[in-house]
Amino acid sequence: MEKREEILENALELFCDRGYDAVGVQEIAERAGVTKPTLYYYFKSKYGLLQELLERGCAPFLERLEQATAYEGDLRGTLCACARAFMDFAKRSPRFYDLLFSLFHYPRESEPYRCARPYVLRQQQLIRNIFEAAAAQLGNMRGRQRQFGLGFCGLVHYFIEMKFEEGREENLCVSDEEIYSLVHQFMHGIYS
Amino acid sequence: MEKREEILENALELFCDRGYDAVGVQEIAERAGVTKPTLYYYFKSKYGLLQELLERGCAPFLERLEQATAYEGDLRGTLCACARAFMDFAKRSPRFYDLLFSLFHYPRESEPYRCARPYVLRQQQLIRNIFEAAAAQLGNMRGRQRQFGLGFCGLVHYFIEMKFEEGREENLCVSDEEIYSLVHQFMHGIYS
DNA sequence: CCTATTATATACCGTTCGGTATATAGCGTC
DNA sequence: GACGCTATATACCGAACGGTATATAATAGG
Repeated sequence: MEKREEILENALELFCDRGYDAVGVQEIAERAGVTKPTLYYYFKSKYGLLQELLERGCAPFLERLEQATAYEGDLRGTLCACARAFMDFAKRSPRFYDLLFSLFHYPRESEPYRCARPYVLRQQQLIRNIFEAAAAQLGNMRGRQRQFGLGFCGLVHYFIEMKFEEGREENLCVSDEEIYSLVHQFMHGIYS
Repeated sequence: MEKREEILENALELFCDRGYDAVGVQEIAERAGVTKPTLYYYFKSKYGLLQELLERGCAPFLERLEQATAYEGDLRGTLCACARAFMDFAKRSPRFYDLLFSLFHYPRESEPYRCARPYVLRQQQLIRNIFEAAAAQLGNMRGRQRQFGLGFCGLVHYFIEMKFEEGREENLCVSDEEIYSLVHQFMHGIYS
């Protein structure tokens, strides 16, 4: 039962470092201290391994993000809560965060993309829902909910990547002021 | 001599559709109507093929971008010219544009990333140079030249991706007004 | 204690991978 | 017309790929 976790951990590391296609199941198994049939016993294929890896890593975050998107009239506050959810996610599992978005940038016809796509799309959908909900009160977005949703996701993702590059781990601590500033910048851009 | 071009074209299509690792040289050669040794005669390895593909696709764009980055006191105009260069690049070679940035999002230790990296970094460097040059006159950027450069590249790239998704080809025509608006939004964000 | 289930390994499958040794066809040039 | 160069194909290499048939330890339940 513990071998299972070890396989997942090593797969994450290797996929993250060198890419899904470039890593063989052999190497994953070896690094986890097991043999190939053990890996195929737990996950029925290489793709199944990737699926479970993503499901495990995304599920808790998506739950939290769903809570954060509850809109009750305070757009700024809602966006701040979501940005915070993203930052915490990236801080807790930086390797996984890297992997997820790396896979999402694979070609559209590739296995890794198809696997990561639903999770990233779900994130985008949740963020978009905020603007859908806010559209009732704010009359000035004229069907641009999708654009705003994608824009916000893009901005947050870009912010996190910048933080990743600057300092490897310590800088991932993002203050409430930074988040507030980021959201403010986004909204200011929208309304101007 | 014409086979050479055909190999490059088919490699672009396949790498773009399914990813560098997932495509074998066999398939590239077949689709180009040649056999493997012919491919290896022109490009000495699969990696060499990728290198030439990127060099061919990037060189003209980088030259044009370098001209566009010439800063002579008009930051807004310079940024507009650069944005225009990016848009034209993406419009002329949408598949190549896709491939280049797909490769750039591969894992840092992977061959495809190492191959695409210098070209994307060169773009970022050129854009950054604008802010370096402008820093002399504009006193308020306090070493944030790099951040601004990356931010501008990210914004333009994001804008292009959005256009790609909306309408596949027709919407790639970007008006001067749209570009001006994009740059204005960027600068406004900076100064506020 | 026997049995069924879970968890693991040995040894192997056919296929495809990137890459090459070698032969040869066309084709100007001396 | 022999020579040398460019461009192509046939046939092959060892290695690694994803995946599996089968045997066996360990363990829990009756």
